[in-house]
Amino acid sequence: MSRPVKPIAAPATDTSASAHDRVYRALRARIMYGDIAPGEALTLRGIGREYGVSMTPARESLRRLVAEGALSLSSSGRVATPELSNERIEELAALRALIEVELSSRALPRAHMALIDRLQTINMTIAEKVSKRDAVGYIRTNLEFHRTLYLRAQAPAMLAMAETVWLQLGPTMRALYGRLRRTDPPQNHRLIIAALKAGDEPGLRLAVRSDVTQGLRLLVV
Amino acid sequence: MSRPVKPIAAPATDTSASAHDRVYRALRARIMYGDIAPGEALTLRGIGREYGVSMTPARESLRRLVAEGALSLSSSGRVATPELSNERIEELAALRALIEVELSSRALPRAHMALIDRLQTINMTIAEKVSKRDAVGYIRTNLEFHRTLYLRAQAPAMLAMAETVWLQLGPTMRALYGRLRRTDPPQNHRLIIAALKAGDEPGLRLAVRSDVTQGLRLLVV
DNA sequence: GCGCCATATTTGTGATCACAGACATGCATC
DNA sequence: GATGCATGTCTGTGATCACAAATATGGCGC
Repeated sequence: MSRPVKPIAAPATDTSASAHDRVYRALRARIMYGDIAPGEALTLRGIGREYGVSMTPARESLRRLVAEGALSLSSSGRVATPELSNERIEELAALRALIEVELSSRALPRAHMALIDRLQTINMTIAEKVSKRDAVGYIRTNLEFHRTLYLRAQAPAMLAMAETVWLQLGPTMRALYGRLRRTDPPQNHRLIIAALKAGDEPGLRLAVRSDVTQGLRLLVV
Repeated sequence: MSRPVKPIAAPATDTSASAHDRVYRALRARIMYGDIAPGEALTLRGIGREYGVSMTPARESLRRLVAEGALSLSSSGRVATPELSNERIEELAALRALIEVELSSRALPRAHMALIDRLQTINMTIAEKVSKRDAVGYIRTNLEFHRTLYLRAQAPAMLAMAETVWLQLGPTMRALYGRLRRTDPPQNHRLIIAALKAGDEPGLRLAVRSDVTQGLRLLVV
């Protein structure tokens, strides 16, 4: 089959229009949520075999991920998930702080009670993942918390930028949360919710900045 | 020829290792410097013919540019340079302000006299381009001014992020500087240089923010 | 003259192939 | 037994082809 029928209203999590997009989305999720260890190598034919496509869509999805910084292109074409230096981690953490503080600030005036409820629900799921020591689930749910909040900012370009940073940090975050001993509940998330309820913008900015920065600080040796 | 010999030390502006990279770089420069009007369509076979390559490298370079937000992928695969909405322009301008203020702040402690001299030289070139009403030259030299400053920040991830934003704004900036009546010298650039000389961080942050924001503000109707 | 439908051309998608480097394995030699 | 080299397999790159959808074109009927 060369081109599958285009779904009118894609289920947004299921089959997509094109093969390379399906492969891209699958790999992107695996990388962002830390399912792939830093330094792991990927081959075109391997990806193709794994997802039942030929080399062409595999190549396109890998190249797209390289363009977004999710994968690093070693000398002579080999691609692998990058092993970030401490300086780069610090940079990416600073970018997260800059962009996400702005996003939360823009979301604040639009944050209704329904949003806060949803954030609290997600928070409970996070606590559950933490207690189960499910690293991938933790990362995914944690990012879902942030994405849910930032979606209210109505700033798609900024959100895309933030997600690109998440993507670059994905393989490294896995290593971080493996190193994280204590099974602490998301304290900063509760500060974020409290600031949202109170309409306290400076408090919100501070809480988001702390939440984004503190985790990554552990990683810098 | 299927793979050209790999240059030991590439001249950084000339032939690159792979064909798709050469095409990518050429298109990227054209887009970033406003050489392509918003809404202009690009075809795979057209790009291939123009650069003397087959469809495969053309497709990869286009897809990479789409991944970076430089091109928009219309319904059913057609790619064209995007026509940005006012909201999106405002977002991208805010991103420029956030990231570039941070970059300049990080560059400040490392800014020696040689750097300031180079910035002043670039500034004279900018004035020349302005007087010649050379829009593409103006945009390129203006971005060179910013890049030269930010390179001193030693923050490659942040700089890459900033360049991605420039890329997205490229086709629109062309429209902006076409609309710009007055042939003014770069006033904010002189404020930036003065702040650098004085080691005045708050002044530098303010000057960069103004320089980045004011131009784009013209564009929002 | 104007609108509509059938056809022709263009365009993106994905598969396959040939080729050249890169890497690993193993053999022969000292 | 260790080292150096040759061979063999793997991997990315780029070209070409077949196919289907979308767009453009032209002719027909009213």
